[in-house]
Amino acid sequence: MNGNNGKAGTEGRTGKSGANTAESVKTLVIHEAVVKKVQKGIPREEILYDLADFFKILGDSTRIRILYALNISEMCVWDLSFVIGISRSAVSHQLKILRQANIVKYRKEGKIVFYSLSDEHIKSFLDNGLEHIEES
Amino acid sequence: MNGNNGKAGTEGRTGKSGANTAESVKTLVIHEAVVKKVQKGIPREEILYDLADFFKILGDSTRIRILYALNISEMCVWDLSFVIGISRSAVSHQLKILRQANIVKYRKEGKIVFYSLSDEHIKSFLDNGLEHIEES
DNA sequence: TCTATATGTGAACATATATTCATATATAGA
DNA sequence: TCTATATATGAATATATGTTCACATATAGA
Repeated sequence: MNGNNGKAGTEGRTGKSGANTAESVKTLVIHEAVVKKVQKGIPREEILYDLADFFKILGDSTRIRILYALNISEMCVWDLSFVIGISRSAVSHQLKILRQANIVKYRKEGKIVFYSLSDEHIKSFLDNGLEHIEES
Repeated sequence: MNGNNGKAGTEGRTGKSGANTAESVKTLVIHEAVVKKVQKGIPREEILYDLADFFKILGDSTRIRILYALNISEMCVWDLSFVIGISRSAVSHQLKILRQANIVKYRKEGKIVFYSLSDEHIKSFLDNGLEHIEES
């Protein structure tokens, strides 16, 4: 779940370069003003990777189904497996990923482990995503 | 970008089954009340797959960087390539995916194609995600 | 029409990853 | 301690997918 971090080198630019007045900028292939503005305003690399990793975890239908199930009620692995229709082993593997990302938490009651969403922030985020999809 | 939709069969359940009174439910491995509540409240399968697909598209660092760049200003392919530090070809491939998902739109001005986020909804969603990550 | 430039895309390759299978661990009760 | 049950996990496999490379397409201007 960390396949995002392969930095890539820049391609050589064949466009004109050199000193540019505010006027001439508009004629360049690279629009310097825009580029500078974006470079200044875009979130830090680390943040962007964290964002991608977070979304990537949500970008799997098994995990999504687990999360929207847990958004309704805490559940044990067995119940999750039953509701989602996938093996308990597969559920367990995905829960591990969700655990490591601090998206779900769990409590033990004897042999049974109950999973739930880790906080209200995740809940509202899931609700937000659902709204977004339902509106399109 | 549609690798989510492999339905999986349910695993055989070895737990006890059959009629259960409200009392006996609590003693089963499968907690029927919870299962029924979740089955009733969980979003439809189609919605869940759409959600997973949407998040999966956001779950790539190249596409995330493109989107958070476009969240600041519309940009042409060349500029995007320069800002993000990845080949124009790779940018173009990713833009195609974002286009097909209606996450970005574009306008042509001569040879140059300017891309931008498709609507305010996407913008607010990206802002939301950023907040979420920055708070953790 | 011919050239230069900006972008788009198919195929190949390398990597990432979700599931299955077998097995391990943990807990409760006899 | 021994058994049954619930969950966890390592390895293997099949599939998915991001980038590169080569080339195609589109537009402007000579």
